[in-house]
Amino acid sequence: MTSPPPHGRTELSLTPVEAPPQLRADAARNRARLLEAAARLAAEQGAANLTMEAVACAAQVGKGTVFRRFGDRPGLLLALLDHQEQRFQEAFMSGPAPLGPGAPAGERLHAFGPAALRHEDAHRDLYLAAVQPDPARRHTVPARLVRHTHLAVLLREAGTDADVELAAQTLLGYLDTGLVHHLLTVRGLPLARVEAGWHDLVSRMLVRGH
Amino acid sequence: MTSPPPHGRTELSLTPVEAPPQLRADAARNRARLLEAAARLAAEQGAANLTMEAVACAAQVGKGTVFRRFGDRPGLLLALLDHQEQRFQEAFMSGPAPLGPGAPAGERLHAFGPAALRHEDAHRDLYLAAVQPDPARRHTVPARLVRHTHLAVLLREAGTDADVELAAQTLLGYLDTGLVHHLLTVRGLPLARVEAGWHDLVSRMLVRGH
DNA sequence: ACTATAAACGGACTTCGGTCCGGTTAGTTG
DNA sequence: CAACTAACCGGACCGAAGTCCGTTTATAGT
Repeated sequence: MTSPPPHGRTELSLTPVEAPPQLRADAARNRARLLEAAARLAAEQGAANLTMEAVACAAQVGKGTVFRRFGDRPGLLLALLDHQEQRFQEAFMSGPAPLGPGAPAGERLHAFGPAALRHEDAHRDLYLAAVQPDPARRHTVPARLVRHTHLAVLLREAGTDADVELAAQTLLGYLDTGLVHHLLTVRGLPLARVEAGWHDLVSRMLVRGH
Repeated sequence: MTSPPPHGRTELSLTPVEAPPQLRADAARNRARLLEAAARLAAEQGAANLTMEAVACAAQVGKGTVFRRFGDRPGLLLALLDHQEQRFQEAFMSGPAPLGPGAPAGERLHAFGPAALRHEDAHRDLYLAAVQPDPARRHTVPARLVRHTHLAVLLREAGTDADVELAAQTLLGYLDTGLVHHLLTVRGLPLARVEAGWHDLVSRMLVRGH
């Protein structure tokens, strides 16, 4: 059994309401060094080949420190993605329409897919490397919850008569990083087709009284 | 780079057309012993806690033998599931209607969800433990391909005007073991609601000219 | 400043998945 | 039946994730 660290709580960031953990000065410095080292190594040799020990070593820090700060490997990768993820979240939560507020919910839903697709495409290897191996935890990642809530709100707002909870999961599943990667790379589908599939799926979710 | 073993090819079973690898006598004996030991250990202490070494040891066999035969841990777990999986495949490919042939494609699609849900529910821990950690390989598991093809055929037969390839992936995603487990266990949704969600989703996939 | 203490540190250690390779054996061929 | 070989076997070995615990240090309170 793993008990949570005494106070440092290993980065649950990215949930909307976030109390800054207020790290000790040295801890904050090491955290920054670790992220920088991780980013550099990931860029050099690919995120998939990143080892925790290499990061610790490159940051001139003990291995235990990495784990105390980030919990585990996915935790570190997620922290690396955090910045990008925040930019994407801002885009659909407070950015310009039709992705952001201002457009009708239906249009925002349609805009969400291509935006997410392109966003993840730009950081593919990092997103793929950050996937939780444990199927249970994959669905409790903060970033996923945010997207789920967003989609659920839009669906309700658009007046769907589907079960919003489940419909949002369906939409989220369609955008799953691993699935998209498989469709694009392994199966070789053009991006346009996957986007078209999204639009069709959204439309179907909004059809009423079938 | 991992090159495939000389002849024994580590179990790609469960693809419809299957050439029996024709193992040597001792190899076949050890394979059986390993599966039996694995099944016993999985039942005793949970599939999630199964270690390859423990299986090897319990089967009175070297560790290398386990890996040569099954490739890796997911491979072993998949082999353990193979029998159950085959029974399920028979049920929807040649069993009684409405799941099997005989009923109209639409009805068969509706029947598929609850059947899959209940089937995986009965072997939950094994299915969860057998999930490939690597997101790329998760989509190339033979059992998944079979289901995908089946759903695609039914969708086309039912005359959907959606992109069958993508629609089948969407349906498959809705039934994802990890997702369903999360919805049922973590979120606490009743099974009936998830089943209702399936029926709604299938209906939407079959709506025409929206 | 001084002290107390919660937090952080590092790196040895454990565990487990997966690989390697020298030795063994089933099955085939003459 | 002998010899040959392809497949098989075992277990030492390796790399990486994650844990543990004795030591150090930042900071708050006096």
